[in-house]
Amino acid sequence: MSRTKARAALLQELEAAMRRSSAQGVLYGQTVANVAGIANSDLECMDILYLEGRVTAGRLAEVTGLTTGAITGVIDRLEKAGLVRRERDEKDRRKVFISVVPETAMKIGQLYVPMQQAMEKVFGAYSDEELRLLLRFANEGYKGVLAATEALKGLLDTPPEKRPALKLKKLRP
Amino acid sequence: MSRTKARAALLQELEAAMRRSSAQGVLYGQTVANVAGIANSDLECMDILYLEGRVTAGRLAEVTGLTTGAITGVIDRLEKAGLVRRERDEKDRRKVFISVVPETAMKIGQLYVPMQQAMEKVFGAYSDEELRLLLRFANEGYKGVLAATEALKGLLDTPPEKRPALKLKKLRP
DNA sequence: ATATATATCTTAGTCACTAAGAGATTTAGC
DNA sequence: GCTAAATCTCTTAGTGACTAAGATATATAT
Repeated sequence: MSRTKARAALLQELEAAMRRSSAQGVLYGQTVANVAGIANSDLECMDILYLEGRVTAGRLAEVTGLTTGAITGVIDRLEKAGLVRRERDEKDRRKVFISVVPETAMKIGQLYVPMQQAMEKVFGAYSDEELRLLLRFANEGYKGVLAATEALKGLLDTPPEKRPALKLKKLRP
Repeated sequence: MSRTKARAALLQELEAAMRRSSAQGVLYGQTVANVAGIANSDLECMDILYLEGRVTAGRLAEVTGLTTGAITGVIDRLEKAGLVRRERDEKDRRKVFISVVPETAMKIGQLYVPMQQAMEKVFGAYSDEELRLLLRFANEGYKGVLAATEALKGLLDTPPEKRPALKLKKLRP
């Protein structure tokens, strides 16, 4: 087998493996939501809140791609579950800040423990240098996928004759 | 900074980077579904059909975790869009095989081109040996996440006093 | 002071989903 | 063979999260 052919096979295998593991990652998240008894988007918002801290309802809509109406529903449910609190901004009383209730949200966090342990075990088998390679790849991969997403959205704005004949749907602006 | 502390920081950064790129991957998929004008689960089923070839409706339910009733809806929509065909098994007339219509499904495939190009570009910067490391990691990561998912589901079956106090919901059996 | 902009919420309607069970066919037990 | 149980898909009724559009409240600009 030629050198380049070996590489092509490697690339293909790599793509399949990444796809598989990525799909399983999504499934883990769905299982967390299921076990916690909350909707998928609700969990996504908890995630954002965890990463960004205190954010406004509008920001959640922006990041998740949901409408503000949908976000109202998300927050209602999370608030009822005691996972977050609404806090009106005293400076600008139109705004509503959402913040997690740490004591309750912690319980959700615990559902990620199996995942963290699994990852610790996997990472444990790699040297620092190897981990740096993985980190570089993860960062570059992120940028690549981000660019690809933009490119794909861009298809919608290209003249219709120039794109694959498909029933195309407008994305939310 | 101590050696182990450097590693801990590296691990944390790595986790964040993987999470970010994984999330963006999910977003790419959603965008594909959006642009194609089909539901997310519909696209997931197209994916499975692409990977496994001709499969039964029941198999789709199994793999996606949806009920058979939901799968009936998925197939109805995909069939109406001309993306798949229903074919009754002549050996066992209860079964319905679903197969993609290549000419139409190709158009969906094209929506993955931006992603493939982006990945080619990223992978291009790595040697064969580095790619093999990435492959090893992807495979081990998959196994790890799979195990974590099972462990998490397992929490549901452990005696209630022994698990985090959470409103737990039964998963579909 | 009035108009315009911004941030969240409300309402009505839609769509994919589940649970339960019906219909059609196959397999097993006698 | 014949009946009973099992298997596979589909149907039905009801639920819940979503969007679109506009209402409400507050802030900013002219």
